[in-house]
Amino acid sequence: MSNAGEGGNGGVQSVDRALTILEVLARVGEAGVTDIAAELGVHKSTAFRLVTTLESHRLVEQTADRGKYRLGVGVLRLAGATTARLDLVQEARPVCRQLAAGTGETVNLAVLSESSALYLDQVAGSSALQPHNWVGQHIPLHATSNGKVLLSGLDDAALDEVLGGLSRYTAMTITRKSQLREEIKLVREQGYAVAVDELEVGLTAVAAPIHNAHGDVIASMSVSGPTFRLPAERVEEVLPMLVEAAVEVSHRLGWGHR
Amino acid sequence: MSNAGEGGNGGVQSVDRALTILEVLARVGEAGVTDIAAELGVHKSTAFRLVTTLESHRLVEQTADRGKYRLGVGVLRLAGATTARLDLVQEARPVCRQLAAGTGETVNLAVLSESSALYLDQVAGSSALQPHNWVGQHIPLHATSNGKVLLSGLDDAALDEVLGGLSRYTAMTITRKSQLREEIKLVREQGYAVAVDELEVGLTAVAAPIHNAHGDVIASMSVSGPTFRLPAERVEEVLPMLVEAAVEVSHRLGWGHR
DNA sequence: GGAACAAGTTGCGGATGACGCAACAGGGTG
DNA sequence: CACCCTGTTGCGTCATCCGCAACTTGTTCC
Repeated sequence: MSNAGEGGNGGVQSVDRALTILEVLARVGEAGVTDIAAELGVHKSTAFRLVTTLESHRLVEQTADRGKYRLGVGVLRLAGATTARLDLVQEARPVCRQLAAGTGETVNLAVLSESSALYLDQVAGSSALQPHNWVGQHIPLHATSNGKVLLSGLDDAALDEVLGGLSRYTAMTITRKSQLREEIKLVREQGYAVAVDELEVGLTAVAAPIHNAHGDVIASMSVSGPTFRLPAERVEEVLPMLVEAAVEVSHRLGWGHR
Repeated sequence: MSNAGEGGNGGVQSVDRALTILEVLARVGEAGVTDIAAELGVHKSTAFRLVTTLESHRLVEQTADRGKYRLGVGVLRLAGATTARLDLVQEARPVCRQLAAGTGETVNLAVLSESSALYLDQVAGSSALQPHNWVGQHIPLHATSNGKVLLSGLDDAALDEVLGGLSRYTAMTITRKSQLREEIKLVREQGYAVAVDELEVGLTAVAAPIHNAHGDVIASMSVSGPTFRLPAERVEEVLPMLVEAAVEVSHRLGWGHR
């Protein structure tokens, strides 16, 4: 036993610790051996050896000799291989690109991951206003169009499990569970979701579901931009293009082929 | 004995093995426990436990219950955190974007990694012809403009170490070491590199170095496109824009601020 | 239909390999 | 110069991980 106890880790202790180091670095950006050791609750030397092993695979690198550690390029190599293999990203990319060109706005692709939305890919619109790159970021589910679409793919039991406290971000954020359930029901019926100023004032986004061969909602595709460029009438124009694009990707993934 | 021997691994055996699994999966895309065990030269159960630990951190996922394993979304999460922290990508992105808009061709950002060029970022040009996404890929150093620029930042000793056999890709590929040294010398003098049909017939690229605060060449920025769109006279037009962009990024990274 | 096979998964005991300790090596700062 | 803070390394012990072998489950082939 011994290691079987603590919250949700796997089998091999040292590997688990090493991977936790990666997560810590992802969270804090940079950390020294001592900080890491404290975070893991192990001895400095232990942390050092783990970090060294990670370093030999280029997953972390030290900023200077005897310096702190941060995530390394090896992570990017792996990520390149991951997206190359994830048929979702593979199939969706050309469609996203075309949609971005057609609308002039930014297109994002997101999946459900650990009670939040994980952005897998992003294609910038033609506009000069370049938004933050969200790829790899966790985003709240209840305050984004992508999040609402992803939630709409869950059944009620799963919904309960995923929804914790609904944080307020703006005056428009939906914070009552009952209201959110209504909204999700609406999303299911319409086949798309809209979020205006709910995560950030001045940010508007619309999203539509992507289905796999079994019909499950496996991802969400969104078009987003500043609210002044996406007023209600513009949203009306964008929606059909978005929904069509999402359907196209779903088809490529085998949806509707019986 | 045992672990100290084999090529270039770090200290902690089980972690080293686990990370090797990630690399194997990056290479082959999908693999079962048995395949992985064979690749590492360990017992099935060992491989299984390592994979399970990786899975608990979402770095790998199984395609189906009792199915094969592949890289998971956790890798993308880490990658998101990595690029967010790598000030190179951060600083270079807007410049790349502007350069892509100005030239209409694809802009890439590459660094040296383990005897090859690693592409960190890519901004597509306006043209419909969308090239392959190279992000996260390894590219030979001697047959690309980016590679030549990166080589130009090394001293002779490091050059010797990095250069193995010079594979031929096309009739234009430089395969003699002496010729490559001449070329690299030229790149140093000119401050940029050109590669026409050297990696692939019909592919032209030009690249310029990005320096850090110490003046080292830490990355390379390139403009590339089909040779028919980038004949010699067009390359002449593009070059100043490229060099200026590379200098701009270098400045942002502290180069030339004393 | 069931037998043989091959995949992933799990319990167990033994020895190997990872851990904590403590000492070392540099760099700042007072 | 002494102190304190880093990251780094040798060593002995004991916990941990590994290999074995048995189990489970799904597929193939009579």
